[in-house]
Amino acid sequence: MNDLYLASLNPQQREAVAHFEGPILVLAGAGSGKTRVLTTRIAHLVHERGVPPERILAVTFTNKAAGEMRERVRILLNHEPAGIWMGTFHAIGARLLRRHAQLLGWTNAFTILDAQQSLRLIKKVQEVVGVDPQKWTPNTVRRHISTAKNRLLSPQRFVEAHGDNADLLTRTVARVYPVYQEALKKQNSFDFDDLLVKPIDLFKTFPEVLERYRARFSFLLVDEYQDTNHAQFSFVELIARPDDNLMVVGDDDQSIYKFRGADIRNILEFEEAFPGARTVRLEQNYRSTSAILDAANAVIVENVGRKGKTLRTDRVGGDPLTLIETLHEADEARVIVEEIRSCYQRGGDLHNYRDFAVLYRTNAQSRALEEAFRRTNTPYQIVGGVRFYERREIQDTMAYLRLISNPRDAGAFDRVVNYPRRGIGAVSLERLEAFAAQGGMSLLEAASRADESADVPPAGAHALRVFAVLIQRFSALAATTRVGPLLQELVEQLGLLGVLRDGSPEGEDRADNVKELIAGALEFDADVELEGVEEGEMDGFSELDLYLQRVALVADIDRHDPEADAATMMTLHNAKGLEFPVVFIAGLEDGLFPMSHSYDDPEEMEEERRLFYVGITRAQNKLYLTHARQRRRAGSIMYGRLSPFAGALPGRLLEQRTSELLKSDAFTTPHRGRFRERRESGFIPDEDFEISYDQDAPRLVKGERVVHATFGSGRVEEVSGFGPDVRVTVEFEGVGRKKLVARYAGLKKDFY
DNA sequence: AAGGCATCCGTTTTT
DNA sequence: CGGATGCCTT
Repeated sequence: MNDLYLASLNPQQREAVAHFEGPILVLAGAGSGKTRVLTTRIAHLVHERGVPPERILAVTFTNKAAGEMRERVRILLNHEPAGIWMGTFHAIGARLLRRHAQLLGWTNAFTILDAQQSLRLIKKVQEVVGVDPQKWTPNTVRRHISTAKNRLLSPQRFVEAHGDNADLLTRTVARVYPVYQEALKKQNSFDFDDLLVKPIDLFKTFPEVLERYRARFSFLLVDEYQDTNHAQFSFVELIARPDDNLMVVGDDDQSIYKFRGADIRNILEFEEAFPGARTVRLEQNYRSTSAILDAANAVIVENVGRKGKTLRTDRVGGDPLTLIETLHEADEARVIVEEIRSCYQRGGDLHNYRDFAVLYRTNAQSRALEEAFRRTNTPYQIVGGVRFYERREIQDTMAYLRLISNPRDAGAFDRVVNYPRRGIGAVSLERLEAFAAQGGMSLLEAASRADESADVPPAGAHALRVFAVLIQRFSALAATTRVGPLLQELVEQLGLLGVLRDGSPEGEDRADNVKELIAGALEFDADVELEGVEEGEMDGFSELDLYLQRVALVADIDRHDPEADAATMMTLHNAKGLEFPVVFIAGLEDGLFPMSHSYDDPEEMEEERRLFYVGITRAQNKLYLTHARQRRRAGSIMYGRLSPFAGALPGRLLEQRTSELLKSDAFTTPHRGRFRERRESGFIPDEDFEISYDQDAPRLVKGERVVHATFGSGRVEEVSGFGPDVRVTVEFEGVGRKKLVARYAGLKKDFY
């Protein structure tokens, strides 16, 4: 290992890298080289301190980050760091469960259910326990169960604590949760949250297992610590004690996953949880110009609950930020694509489409953008949205593999027993289920013996038997065949491609997706062949299981190809950890970003602001912000004013522009804005320049004077609901009190 | 049993 | 607007 590596670090980075034993918190600002610190410290531990790689456990936020980290450590050390465990919490949890699931009553061929699959199961359980899915949407119930799991509340304890809760929803969840968990076990399945919760159960129930891993993992490193939840905290704590050789790296200003249980207190109170912890701040930014960083600092300083940190850069100056007003989402998309194309054609440093990213708050915004890219033949890739593995045809095909691997997977059975059509209908299935329950068999076993049941109709019984034999034959084949050829053979025998090709272009797309799935499986085989499998990664389960696990745990962002010469579109959440020379943040409208919900809760508003901060700090050289006057959302047109977040940006850093469409004759007088001030393009040097809001739009607060087209002038008495459902009660002069849906009421500000 | 049509619903964000 | 669900028909 090259000894110069320490000299190339700044003093704070060096301090973190050289840290040996005991707890340490690295507060790493955006672009401050934290990945470098993590990888260099691992190499340092191995090379300088003589720590065997297998004594190190490193937790990353994505699988991709784990892969990159492994590669960089390999380069630093000049050899493969064999035996080191690197991965997401979920991947590491799955790996532990593959080894020890038997102790908990599962087998190591367990299935991992994604959110959709667990939703289906919850729906089924609700029907069984008599909880009306109309009244209590399975999604709500699932969210509450997930929250409970992330707080390590077992079904038993949940029932004890909440079985007689005053809140009806909580009581309802208490009825579903235990049955759901039973059903998971019966099907030899875990949901996502179980991958965190069950290893903790394992450690608590079997202290000797915990001791084994404590002894093995002498050094822990956790990245993106600001986004860990309570279960993850407990997991880390269990393994780290009593030596506390724990390095956590994170940035409280980039905590954006509260909705998924992340608890920012984990990072804010690290020193209390691990007394004697050293704290290192990385505030030197190596990514962005000072124009971009000054904007980011100006935004984040408005938050109160933070450790406090100010990023510095040597890249003084840089292009101002460009704020562009557009008419609607199609106009916004066109402006963005044109800007990218003209930068690209101008050449210079920006030769590649991969230098551009468009970030947005919600996936729905990708649609208009995608159209604009398509129309102009501009290369693009979208991260997220409709996930590849969640597409119907992919789920159907995967369900076969799941059933082949785990014959007890009832969800997979239901999904494919009559796909493609085999003439097995609702009646046959209902009777089959009774037959299985009565004999204590899995559905697949019952299907193979369906002719023994007096109730299952003969035609159905025959078809069920044929189906069961098919699965059994493939189960046998799986023992000797790699995943790729197995899948190929399966698709071939079922004639799936033919079934999907119904003559429509969409059918062709679906067939292509299945072909892509096969290609991915073949690639998986090649990877396994080439790299081998990590020591211990396989013990006792099959390559098919490993494949299914990898697929279950891939995140959208793992599929992002940074090499492809295409502009990237994704949500701000997915952009965390990435950087691009040029970044667009689209949809900077009040109600969309920040989301209107967040007005109810100051903490949520701070989280939205952190999300904006994350977006700004992705940009290296140039940042564009765009907003649209009107936008179609959920079918209806919403009128949005500029996001208040833009108001925090210092005017000296801003250049304002208007789209060509807005400048054209039809819009020289803004359609709603008698009093609207319009600024033409040009750099505005005024330090305290304020962004012009649409002054006709009333602020819907109690006491506000408003005008209605029919009812005339009035005064706001009450505001309720949020988002598109905001309702407002107005006392109109001479007309009386009216309750109106704000979206349709067309209320204007009353200036008199 | 299977396909077609009406209705409802929803939008944050995701491992 | 588009997807998902459920009822209705054949």
